[in-house]
Amino acid sequence: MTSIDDVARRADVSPITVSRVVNNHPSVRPATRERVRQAIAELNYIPNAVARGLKQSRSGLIALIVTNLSSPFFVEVARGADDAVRASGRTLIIINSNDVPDNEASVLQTVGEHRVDGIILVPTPEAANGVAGRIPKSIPLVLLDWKAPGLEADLVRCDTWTGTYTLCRHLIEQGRRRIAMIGGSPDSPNWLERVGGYRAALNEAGIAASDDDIIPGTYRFESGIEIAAELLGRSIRPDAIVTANAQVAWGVLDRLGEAGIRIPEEIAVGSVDNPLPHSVYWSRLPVVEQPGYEMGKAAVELVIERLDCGEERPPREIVFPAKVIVPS
Amino acid sequence: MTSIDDVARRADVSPITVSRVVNNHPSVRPATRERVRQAIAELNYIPNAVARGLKQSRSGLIALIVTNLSSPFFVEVARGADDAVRASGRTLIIINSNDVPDNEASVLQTVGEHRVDGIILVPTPEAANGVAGRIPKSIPLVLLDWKAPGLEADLVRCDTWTGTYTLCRHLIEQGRRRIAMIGGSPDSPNWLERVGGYRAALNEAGIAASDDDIIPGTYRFESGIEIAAELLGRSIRPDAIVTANAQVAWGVLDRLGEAGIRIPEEIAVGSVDNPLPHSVYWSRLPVVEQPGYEMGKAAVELVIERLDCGEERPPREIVFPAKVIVPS
DNA sequence: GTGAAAGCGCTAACAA
DNA sequence: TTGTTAGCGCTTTCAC
Repeated sequence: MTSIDDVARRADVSPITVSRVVNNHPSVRPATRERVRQAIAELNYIPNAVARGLKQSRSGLIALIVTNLSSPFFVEVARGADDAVRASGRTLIIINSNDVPDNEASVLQTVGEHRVDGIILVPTPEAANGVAGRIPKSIPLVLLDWKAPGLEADLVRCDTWTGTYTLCRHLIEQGRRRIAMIGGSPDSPNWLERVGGYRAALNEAGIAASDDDIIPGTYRFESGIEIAAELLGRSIRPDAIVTANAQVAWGVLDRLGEAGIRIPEEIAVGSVDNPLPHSVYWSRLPVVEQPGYEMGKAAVELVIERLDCGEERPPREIVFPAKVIVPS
Repeated sequence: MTSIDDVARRADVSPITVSRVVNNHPSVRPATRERVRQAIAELNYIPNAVARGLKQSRSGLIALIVTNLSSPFFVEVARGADDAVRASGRTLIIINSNDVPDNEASVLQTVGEHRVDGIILVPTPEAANGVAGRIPKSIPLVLLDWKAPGLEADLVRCDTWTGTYTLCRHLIEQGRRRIAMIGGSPDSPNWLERVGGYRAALNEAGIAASDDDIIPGTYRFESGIEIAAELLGRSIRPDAIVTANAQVAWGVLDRLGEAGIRIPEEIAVGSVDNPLPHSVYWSRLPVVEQPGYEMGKAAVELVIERLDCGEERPPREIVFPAKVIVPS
């Protein structure tokens, strides 16, 4: 590998001058600069960011660790984060923990060891243990989506309580009475929040929310399939199903489709997260849409703020409102 | 930041002994090992992978650069690559070029400077210029999806010619006669390949493929919307639309839904790439599915092969067959 | 505007 | 089993 010294020799300058040229330092005489440029081109020199990073304790990399790349919500988050990171002249690297706590732990360890400039983490349910201690305290950490207990860090999340409440009200106004709420990880704050909105809407309408109609799951496609199958097997079927996220909605839609159920005539389906891209027109699904793009962007801004402003500041929490979209 | 020397002092050993403990080198007496472990825990020492990388010229990172995170195909690729990379003890970092050649160039520059251990690249249409030269020749590069002209590297792709051909035959057997083929980037090899399969199926059935019915685009959602609108505005509408990828299918479905077109009764829609997750039951869409997971995995295996076997080997091309799925 | 010296934190090679 | 020396490639500091 050709190094800065090779270039220096070739251009007949000192290594530091090459460094200045590479980093666009102004104080280099144009003629010298040109000579160095020439040498760089001739030798096909590619600066070594590892060495630079070691010296400067900066990598220019910000890591986004998500639990599930198949989630359209996290994809939107990634897009927002990517744009914001790029605007700051850094590079966003996305890593998938695939919702496996062990993966999460090892990924955190890795990005910590690599001294990335910042970390945005969508925590797994078991995140708390092993997060602190795996990354240097000097690296800004921003949590996204929900606050893992015991993790003191900035947080960006969305108020899905209100969203779910509004969605359920809509369904009730449409005449639905037996509404099932399904699919989130039991005891996870997000699931409880969404169930909370659901309960409030039902209570307000004088509908008794039966615990049988609140069925937790794993937030995954398969969970939607299984729970839908269970619901279809009941003697009294629900007339509406609200899913905790998009993947569960996919599973439900799949299972209902297979059973020949007409949506929404026989059973209406609503979802937190928009399971379909950009538009719901043809789907006839009311959805609670989280502003993923903006959330990703906000998370990056929090990271950069800590980077710039010397890290002393109490943790901040940014809560975005959800947007409820109903088919026209 | 606490360093290896701090730990060494604390455990009263030399830095190299700490290094051995950290790297699970066997030749450390258990008692010493324990003492070092203790010191590491007490000081909350996190090894510096930047320094290690500088010394060893290995980062343990493999980069996957995709053009579009919203594409379900690339998400599958990422999942396959991730599993394979993790199995090798390394970490996959995913970076989005967002189909912007400038981004692609700067991302390649960045991962090249950071000396990642391998690069899997989904090239943008304009990839050729600026790829070579931005990354050290010592870093294994594997192209995925299509072969950017002028880039000598291993390649993993899928035969969508046959897939599209079979899909179109299916539509013709269903009685479709005016089939539009839409949405791929003009002149891109993948688009031409898919158009080729389309033409072959029509020719074989004695249907004259009109150039008017072959409408290129941008592979994006908006493209699907625009082209669908154009097709709907014609005095003679097609009775089937085949899209070049999932995002275009989304756009088409959206536009047709908005216009109240019944699918497939009035217009059938088929797609290269499965626009829906895991299942097409409820969608009634025939699709050409590329084995993204396996392709991602294969790409990683090519990278690792080059890493292990000392890089001298002519470029290899792995072509996967597509799977055609028609609604039952 | 340019350079010399030193050191970022780690580990390979060799020595004990 | 453990330690010493040296150096990976770069940039900071200070001097000229």
